[in-house]
Amino acid sequence: MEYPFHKIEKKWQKIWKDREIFKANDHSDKPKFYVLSMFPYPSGALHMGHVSNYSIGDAITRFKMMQGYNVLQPMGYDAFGMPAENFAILHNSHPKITTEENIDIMRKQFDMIGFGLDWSREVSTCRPDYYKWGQWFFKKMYENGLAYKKSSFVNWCDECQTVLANEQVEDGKCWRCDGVVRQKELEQWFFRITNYAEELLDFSGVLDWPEKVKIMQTNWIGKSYGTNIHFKLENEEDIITVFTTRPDTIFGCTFMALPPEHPLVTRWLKQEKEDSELYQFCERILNEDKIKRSAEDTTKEGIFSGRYAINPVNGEKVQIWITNYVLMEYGTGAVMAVPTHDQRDFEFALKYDIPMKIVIQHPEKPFTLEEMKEAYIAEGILVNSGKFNGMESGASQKAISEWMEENQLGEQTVTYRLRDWGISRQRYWGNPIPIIYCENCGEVLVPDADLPVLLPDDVKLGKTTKNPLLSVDEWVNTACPKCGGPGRRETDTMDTFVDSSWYFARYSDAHNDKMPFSRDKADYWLPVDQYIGGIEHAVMHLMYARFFHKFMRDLGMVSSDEPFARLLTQGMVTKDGAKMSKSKGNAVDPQYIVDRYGADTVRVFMLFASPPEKDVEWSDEGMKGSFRFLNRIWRLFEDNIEIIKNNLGTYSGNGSVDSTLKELRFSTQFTIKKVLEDIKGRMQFNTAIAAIMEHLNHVYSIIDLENLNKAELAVYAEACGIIPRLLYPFAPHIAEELWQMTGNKQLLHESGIPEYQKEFLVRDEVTYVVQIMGKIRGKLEISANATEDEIKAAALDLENVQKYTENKKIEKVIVIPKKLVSIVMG
RNA sequence: GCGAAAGUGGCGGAACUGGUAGACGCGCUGGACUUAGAAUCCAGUGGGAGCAAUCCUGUAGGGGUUCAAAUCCCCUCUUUCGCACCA
Repeated sequence: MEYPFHKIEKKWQKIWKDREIFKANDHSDKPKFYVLSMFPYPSGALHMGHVSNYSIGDAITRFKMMQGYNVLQPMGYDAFGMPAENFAILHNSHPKITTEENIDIMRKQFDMIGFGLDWSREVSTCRPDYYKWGQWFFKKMYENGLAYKKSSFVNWCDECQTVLANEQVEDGKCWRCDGVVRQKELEQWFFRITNYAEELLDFSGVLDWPEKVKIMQTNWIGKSYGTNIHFKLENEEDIITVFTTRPDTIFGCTFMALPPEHPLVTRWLKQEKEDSELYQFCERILNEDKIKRSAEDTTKEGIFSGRYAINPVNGEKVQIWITNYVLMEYGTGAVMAVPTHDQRDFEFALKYDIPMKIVIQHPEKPFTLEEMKEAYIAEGILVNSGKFNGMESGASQKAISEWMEENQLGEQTVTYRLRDWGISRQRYWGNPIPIIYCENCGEVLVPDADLPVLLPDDVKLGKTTKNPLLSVDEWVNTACPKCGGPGRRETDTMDTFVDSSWYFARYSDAHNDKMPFSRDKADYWLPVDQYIGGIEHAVMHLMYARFFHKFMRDLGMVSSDEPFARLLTQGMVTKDGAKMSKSKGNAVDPQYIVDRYGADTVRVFMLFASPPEKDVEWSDEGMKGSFRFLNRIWRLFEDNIEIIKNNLGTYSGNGSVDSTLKELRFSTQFTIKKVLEDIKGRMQFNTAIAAIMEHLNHVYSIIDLENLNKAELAVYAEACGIIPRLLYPFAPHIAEELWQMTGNKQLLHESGIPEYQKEFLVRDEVTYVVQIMGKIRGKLEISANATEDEIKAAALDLENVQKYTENKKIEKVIVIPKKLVSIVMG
């Protein structure tokens, strides 16, 4: 017989709902704990990834509630964006309608699994009461000089018909649709995240984040120290500034490399005839897209511009080359090339027969130009470097930079790989940027009183190559808020990552219509104590959210420095080794599993199959194993309910207890300790569940219940009685039911966490493993308070040990308390 | 190429600061119950030798430190993830 999970789950979901136990209070005597799992895109039905993710959050939520915290676990929807727009087109509907429909389905499914969510704080990014504040934040960014518009080459996805940030391009493909990304020149809105680059490198404000995520963000920001050096041009007024991390090689600079986009090159080209070699070369490279240009196998190409620059440290003429391997976006967009000490420059110089000069020598084995097969990039001694000759290259960097600063030839500087965050999207289903263009006044912000700029409902969607908003004349054409003259609305909408950069704060005060949230409530709840989500958001979402949080702090809206104190990056759900997904055809529908085996079964399986940060490999058989486990617990209670009920809490510690029951008592205490430690310390739910299973096996090993005395029955009842409380974070429905069956009136989260009794965690007899020369030769059962000498004697007395030690000299005997005896022989 | 993590039975995974490798679960084998199946229960289950006690071997591969290594150190290989002409 299967246990009546259907009835039980419905029953408790209703009780939890009626009693509003997951509705968090904004003020409480209890300490607060904010558990947040990344909100989902409302795709319509939950998939196993959701179940896995939110089961982790819910286990933490319920455990923290048992611990007596005032816990907030909210839920919402990341509802704007491409997929929602495409979904609506596919269903010949409107995203406003389909999104709300999908949300309704998902909310029901969340409840069906019994997640302890505070629905009173639900947010959806596509609703005006939410996106109004996104627009408000845009204005704040603008007013603080952090939002600006510029024309630039952008990553353009033809499939999505929109712009992508660098972070959103993976392998030259769109992170969302896998379509090819090409370069397109457009006017775009940017957020000046680079202003916060330095602070984003500082992770001292987070309590516990995976090292991996910190490293990824650090690499992404890519800070490097170096020197800007100014080169004068020969016969021209202009100055070219280069950025280098190797100022110690400056005397070896024999050419300069510029990309064809460099403004100076653009100017030179205007003086060229269109059929000139130089012009043709630049045209060709410019038309190649950047992804291709920066691919690893692209060969370095270049052309001599015919112009020269003057090396400021020695006055030498250096050729200026235009090349395809220099990036306009990094550093100053110009490179001083030192072929002898940079591999790329070396290859280039070799190809085009450009002169080279050694300026750093190997301290022991000097080499000549003719011997060089590759650039010498290691440390060494400076040569051919004027007054710096003989200096060690490492030390000379500072000396040379300082000397250049004194002579105004250059200055020390810091460069970041991080670029500003392009937030413009040419799509309909997003948050409108609250800007109006007026012929007289230029860019004008929409006044607060007119927020939100509502998305027009009546638009033509479908396979358009243009932003659908452009075709809504009555929306686009509006009056200038400043002069009242004719104005046009900005038709770009914001990247959806903007919406998800502050939602965690909105949950603290989800219905505020005066502000995004009040400082009072935000300060009570923030930072999020435990954030849970996929590793795929390690750079983008998590960095944008940190940026936004720091910005909100600078606006005086929050007082914390970081949004997420602890971060857990959970693995994905796989089947047959591949990520579970509809498109791969290996998806398992949670609805079916819940209908057939119950929500508790799915949750237990998800948490048991692997530690949370690792992938979970789906297994039908494994899932049935979890079902079996819950059924075994159920039967135990059903069969012995009277014994358990009547003897629970009657154990006084007195009375004779048989050794098997002593073992059971030990198991009870040990399991409590183990489960608490696994949840609190490492969040290893898999081993916590394994410990409960083990304990259950112990309980089942007691069969002759009718022969137990009063004290033993009490031990038995206690061993059973502890199970619901330990199980609650993982399988809350069955746990509540069993808890109630045994006569408890409170709900489990009010029961407090179980405490173990140290005095029963002591064993009378201890097992020692006896090793001789590192090999196990026997085991020893001995009283726990035996002295070291007694243990040694007993170990040496073992028959099998004697066999090995007979007539041999024993050098020493090592005793590790309660573990092993190691005998060392000559 | 650079950076990070990881390699343990047929499978998912345990082993926390070096101290019984393989907990727990799945699968498999044998048995009980049953007309039969499902469910349940009992026993076994890294490999090899042996009736057995017991012994040998074993944590990607090779070396090392140690009384003792899955765990620490060095080298090699493989896999996954991130970055990739960043000057």
